[in-house]
Amino acid sequence: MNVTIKDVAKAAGVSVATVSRVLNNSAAVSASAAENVNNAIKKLGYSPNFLGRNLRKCETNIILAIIPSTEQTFYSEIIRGMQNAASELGYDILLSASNSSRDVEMRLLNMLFNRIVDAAILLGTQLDVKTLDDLNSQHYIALCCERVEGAELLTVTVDDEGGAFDAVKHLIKMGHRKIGMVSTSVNSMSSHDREQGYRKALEENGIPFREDYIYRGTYDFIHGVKAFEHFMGLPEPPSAVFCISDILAASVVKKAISEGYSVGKDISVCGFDNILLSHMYTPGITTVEQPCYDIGRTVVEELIHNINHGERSNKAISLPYKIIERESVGRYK
Amino acid sequence: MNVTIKDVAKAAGVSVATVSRVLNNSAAVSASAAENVNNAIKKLGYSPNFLGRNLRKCETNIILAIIPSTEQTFYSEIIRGMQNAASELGYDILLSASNSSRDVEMRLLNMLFNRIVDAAILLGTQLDVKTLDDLNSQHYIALCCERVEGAELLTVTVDDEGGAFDAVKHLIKMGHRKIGMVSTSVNSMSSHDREQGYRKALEENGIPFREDYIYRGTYDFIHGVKAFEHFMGLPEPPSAVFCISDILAASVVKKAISEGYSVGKDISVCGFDNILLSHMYTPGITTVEQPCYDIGRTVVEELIHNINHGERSNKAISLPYKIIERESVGRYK
DNA sequence: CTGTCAATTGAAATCGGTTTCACAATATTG
DNA sequence: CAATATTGTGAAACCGATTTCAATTGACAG
Repeated sequence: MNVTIKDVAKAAGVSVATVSRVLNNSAAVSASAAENVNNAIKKLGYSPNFLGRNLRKCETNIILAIIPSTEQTFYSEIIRGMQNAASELGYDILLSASNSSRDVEMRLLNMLFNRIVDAAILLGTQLDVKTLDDLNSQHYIALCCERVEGAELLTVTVDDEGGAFDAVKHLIKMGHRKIGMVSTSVNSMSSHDREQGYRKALEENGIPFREDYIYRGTYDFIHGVKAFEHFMGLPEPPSAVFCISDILAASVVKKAISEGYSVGKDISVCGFDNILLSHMYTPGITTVEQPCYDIGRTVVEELIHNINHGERSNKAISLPYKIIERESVGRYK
Repeated sequence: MNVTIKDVAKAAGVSVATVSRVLNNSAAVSASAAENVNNAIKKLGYSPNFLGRNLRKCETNIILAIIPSTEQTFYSEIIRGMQNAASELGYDILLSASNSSRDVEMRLLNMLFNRIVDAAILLGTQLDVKTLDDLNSQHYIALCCERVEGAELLTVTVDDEGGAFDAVKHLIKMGHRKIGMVSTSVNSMSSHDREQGYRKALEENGIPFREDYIYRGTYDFIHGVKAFEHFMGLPEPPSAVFCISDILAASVVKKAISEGYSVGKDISVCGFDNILLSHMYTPGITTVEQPCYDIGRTVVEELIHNINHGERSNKAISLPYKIIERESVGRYK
């Protein structure tokens, strides 16, 4: 039913080996033979079956990117970066969502074992250090956006600590000294690193750290609301809030407005990520921009470099951020 | 280097055929042989190479979903629906972004020809009717969210016309009679159908259609701003605006606020989709909810049904919507 | 004790490609 | 002109699984 390389060979009057050589430019073929083959291919509408090819070559030129959720627009630019880098290097990127489930993640990683894909990139993972290290010793994998403490594998992130440090320094420069932070209690190194940056900025400016100025929830929208309620319930509420993500920042802003505050005047709010939302929001949300496109490009380039050189590098690359000033942060009065 | 079925067979003291039978439960195997095989599999850490299996079976149990852009959170729930339905039926969903490029789309669809995937779902496409029909006659494909006029293939969408009709009827019920619409000039049947709904609702209520009350741009955020400027420049500006998407609605709202309008009082704005943003925005945006999860489930279930029955149905399924009332729409005064 | 049948089993074919290897034909060199 | 190198080619092995087919075994009926 389906036209195979054999049919092409027969139609062109050559052997399958010659057809394969034409297909892959892998060896010299006489001009006349090549022409016959190309004509036959065109006439029969042949396209090679990748399963056969890949089975023999033991490679698929596909990289699987596993994202925790497709709900986050944040991943969008990263994926675009990945796709562009991959396509330049002859690879395709396929995506799948783990919904932050360890089981789904493992099922997807099975595609590595099954040789359906050549490598995998995890944008956030539920797996532990040991599992990751084992995986990394057998396959090509990389982490992107979220590092895992102690795991020795290729990891590309933004400079989380630096970004938070500069964001909080910016708030301080704007005159704020009572600065709250909305973080998470989930097991996430980016949260942890951003908290570190927050603390360092306070410390460097002689502002004592206060445990009640830090609210820990999840990444869910609702936790911005809760954080705001928590802060405003304090005897001495903060005048500025640094949030671990733009979603949480937007949530804090929304709650503040609905409580009658003027955001950027009565209270300042700073986010992290610079997703589309923070630009679209009213007021625009001051935030720390991640170099998403570059993060995506970098992780794919490094990974393919590893594949091509049979290396298993454990580089940890952190890329530079940029503070984006909008209306949600104002001078302290 | 890699452990294959042969290694397992040798270790278990049986033939590869028997190992295969154990692996697939495809035929009776004696209890002792099965045990030997299972022990060998465990001991060697064997997992079958899908390329070999799939080559022989001519199937991969993978469905490719091609989305125009990963930027739209809108697709998120649809994809979750797809994944759940697929996993229940023994399939996996892989995603890829076409970035609305015809060429990328075709390159991805090559995975169908190459037998890397069993079927493809297009969430919006740049392909024309003929290409789609040709494709559909050779492979299992489906459209999701965006129908293509004249193309005869499995298509699952929300009831676009009905949703728009009811949304505009809602605005009319709130007392509005000067109702603008933000649509697109791009080749999109969902835009077209929603425009039809808008016109029908006007007609049914004896409100004459005015060409200057319809603004056509793209899906880009910026076009909400431009639409608002256009409407407010009219001698008789609308008191309510129905937008083809929540992104555009948010953009109109943002611009209106920055111009000093009170949204929900001075002007009402209604969106379409019910993405997370419309809930997070201040004010919350009234919108038409799409049954995203069900759309995803349905298209996958129908597609797999087709695969299993060797059918090539050309059903066009449109699922029910729901009006979500929030603060961005108020009574006309 | 022989014949029949069902349950197990392995050898070999198969899926659709790529690659090795041997060989013939031609080109180059001293 | 002989010796050697280069080019072009097809037969066959191979990748790792599934599946067909025929053979072996043991149980059971007559």
